[in-house]
Amino acid sequence: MSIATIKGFKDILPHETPIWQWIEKNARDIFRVFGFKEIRTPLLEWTELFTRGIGQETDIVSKEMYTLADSRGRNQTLRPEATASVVRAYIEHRLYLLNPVQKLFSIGPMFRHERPQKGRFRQFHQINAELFGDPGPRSDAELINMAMHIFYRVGLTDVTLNINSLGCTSCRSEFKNRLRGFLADRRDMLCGECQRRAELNPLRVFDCKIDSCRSAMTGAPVMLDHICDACKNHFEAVKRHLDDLGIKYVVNTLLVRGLDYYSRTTFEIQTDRLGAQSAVAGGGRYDGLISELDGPPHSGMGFAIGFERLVALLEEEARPLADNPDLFIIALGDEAFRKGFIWADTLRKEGISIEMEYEAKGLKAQMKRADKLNAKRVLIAGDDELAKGSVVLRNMETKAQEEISITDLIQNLVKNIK
RNA sequence: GUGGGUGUAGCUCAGCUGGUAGAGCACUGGGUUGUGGCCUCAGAUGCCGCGGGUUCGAGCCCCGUCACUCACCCCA
Repeated sequence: MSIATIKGFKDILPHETPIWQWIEKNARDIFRVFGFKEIRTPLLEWTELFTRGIGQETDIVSKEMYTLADSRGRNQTLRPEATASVVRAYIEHRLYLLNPVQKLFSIGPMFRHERPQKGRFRQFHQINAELFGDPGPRSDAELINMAMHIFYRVGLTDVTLNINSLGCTSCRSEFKNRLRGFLADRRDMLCGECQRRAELNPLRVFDCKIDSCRSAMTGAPVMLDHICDACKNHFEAVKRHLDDLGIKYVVNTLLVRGLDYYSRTTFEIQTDRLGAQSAVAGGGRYDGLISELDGPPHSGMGFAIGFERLVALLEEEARPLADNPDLFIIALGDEAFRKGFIWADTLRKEGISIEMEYEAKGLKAQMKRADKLNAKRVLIAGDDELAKGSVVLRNMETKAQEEISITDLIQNLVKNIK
């Protein structure tokens, strides 16, 4: 084999695209009923958008971005996530002047230079939603609800919604200090990585799976117990609204999430069927992000669904999505072949899907092909029939055959098939 | 970046203690002259990941290398 795909990049093959289209159609349907409009942003952005938006210290920015220099040496980056780009567009085009509340969705590829493994690729796709301009807990609940709608719509019910609150910038920094104090006493119990985290971003220590770190964390202060009253009230209201909507959730105080911009509500939709990857979707509120990127002081909230992960979960359930031709035209003889080729074209213009051989073959071979392609009907046109001015239409399922005159063949077929 | 596993026909894999490659599925063509699925017969298909070494001889042993994959980290 000579040239193959780049590591972590995947072809989505013809037998896979139907489920991708099906998922996308369902997601669009949900977005429509929730009033979310599509936005499509470029795949390439100035690197600074992500370093400022996502945060210099995050894994994404510090080691996973595909960055290249333009001809003048300025850095541009293939987007590792969608939110920063959508926020940029909201600010750049002053969408908030039209209506401060903007509900946007976007579907497309993201790029992160990580080591690939099950459910994780260097180019992967996300279904993304952002809700700008509303700070209240009702929008949190609605956005989470909408994500769950998409899962339910495609038939996935064995996923778990985890929610947490990270507090606002002020109560979070207060909590971080408290946590640093706690960790300082146990420094020697922590792994090297966590010792570094303890200073830079102590919240991450909660994520560590190493036993010694976990036991070091027993008795650690819990974020939720230390957020300010405003944040606490907000979180309680979010939960209440979710309850009203009948959405089941687990409060997971360890749910931290790796992007710096989150504030207050964060959530993750998890599964245990994806190897080491537990998240199929994740998101949260990011009230400081828009102003951080030089926009108005509006709040925001968003989520991303991992397209490949969703596909993988649905494929385990073997969902057949047949895409079979309406009619297979079998031609026997030169004249019949010539006519059949023209009929095929005419019928396709009527929106009927037609399959036909490109080269003359025996009846049996063509029947086999028609069967293999799962054609619903077969039109048998031999020079014999043509001489009589008729052709045979066979229903492959019932095996019923009828003769049709070729004078009004097309209208007959259109009526018969549509 | 670090570890484990695997690389043989389009796919899933077998290949005994080294003797120059096999199965099932898929594919192509037959089994009545113009009727599919089942059955049956026949056929095509491989630089056995790549490079080097040991050997009379390597898919099998040794060294290296690459790729894929899973996991760590983190996330969708």
